[in-house]
Amino acid sequence: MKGRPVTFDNEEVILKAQKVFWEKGYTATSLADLLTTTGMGSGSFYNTFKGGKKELFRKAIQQRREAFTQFKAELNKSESPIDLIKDFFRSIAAADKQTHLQGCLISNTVTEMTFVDLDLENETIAILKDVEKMFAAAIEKGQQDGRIRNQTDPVILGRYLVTFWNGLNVTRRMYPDNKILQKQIEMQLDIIS
Amino acid sequence: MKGRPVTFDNEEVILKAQKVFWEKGYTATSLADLLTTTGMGSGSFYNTFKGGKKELFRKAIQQRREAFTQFKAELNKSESPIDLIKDFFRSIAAADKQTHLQGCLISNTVTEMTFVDLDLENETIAILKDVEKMFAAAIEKGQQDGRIRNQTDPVILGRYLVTFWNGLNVTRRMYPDNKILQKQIEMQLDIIS
DNA sequence: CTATTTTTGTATCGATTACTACAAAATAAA
DNA sequence: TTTATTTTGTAGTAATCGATACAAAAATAG
Repeated sequence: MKGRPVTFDNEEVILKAQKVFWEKGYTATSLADLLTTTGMGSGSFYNTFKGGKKELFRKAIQQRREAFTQFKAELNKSESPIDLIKDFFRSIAAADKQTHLQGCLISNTVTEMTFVDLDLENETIAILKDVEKMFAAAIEKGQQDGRIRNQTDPVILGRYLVTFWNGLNVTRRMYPDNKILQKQIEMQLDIIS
Repeated sequence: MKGRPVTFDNEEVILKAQKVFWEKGYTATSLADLLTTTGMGSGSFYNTFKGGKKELFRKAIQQRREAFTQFKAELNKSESPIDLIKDFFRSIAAADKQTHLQGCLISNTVTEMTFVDLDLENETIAILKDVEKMFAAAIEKGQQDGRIRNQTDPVILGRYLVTFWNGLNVTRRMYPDNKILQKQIEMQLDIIS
């Protein structure tokens, strides 16, 4: 192929952009922010992301979604997916302050984008519903093989876990304190047992 | 007192501004948005709110806080504050779609303002902690007079309710559906019984 | 009435917003 | 080496951002 070779690694750029979006949200992140953190000039930027800021944000969201897809693949291989999910929640109590304050990129975006951008709102809501489905499936399996005594409808318990997830990402900002979070997480996971 | 009389009712202006901020958040709300919805010219605007956009936002937050303070006063008069709190949660399942999508102004602001504005972040976190305290106090009372069997530390259960509250305000956007929300709310309130 | 004080509307400020135009740079193919 | 193709960096675009300057308007006080 002809032409000057690219100097920027696309995935790396998206990852750097993702971090800024994650911290400040879509609107509060300026193009200048993105250019400085990625190291790109606006020439390369718009050559790479023809859809501009919004396209890059979508790519960042999708990249984040892949992390979730990977986790889901692990669950499918697991004997006891609900335990992996519980471990995931428990691992939050081992994160650092920065991570606590960032919360969840997807939850943040749902909250930010209602009444602002319908596309992004729907896109992120769809991801959360996917997460919810995954939770519900793991719970149903746990109920069937006797690992979970609670026989409440797995759909309800799945929604309980997404609600917990979204709420926890605010609680983490109130208390970026691993001891407090640990107690809280244990108490709420006890429901699913 | 001398001078041209004011034509704008201050509390009314703040209420109108509050609605826009509630929908779109702080950053995405432009001064033009505020001027059109309040009907003010920028002259009156900066004459009334010398701190500009941020001062008005703070006033909107404080006005919202007063609604909470009023509720807290009712709780203090009540024989069974925990039942009032449960009623409050249950009443969410009777709200309209617009209300569901708006979520909670305070939770929204915590999420939006981390890494953007430390003042506003701290201010709104303080409010949530106040709400949490109120929950915990009501739970403790309920445990003492036998209305609540669950003897888990009221501090933990109070945090459980704020976490629920914050999570529910995302779930409402995923499912602005009163039947779904009702089931979810009942299930989560059952913990406190 | 006149003088004083405050609010209001308008016109506008510099700064920042997201985004483009375009030529120089850097490669591969002919 | 020449030509074609693509990326890169820089300069600059119009539009919008939040915020001001200021005079006309509208009241009260004397």
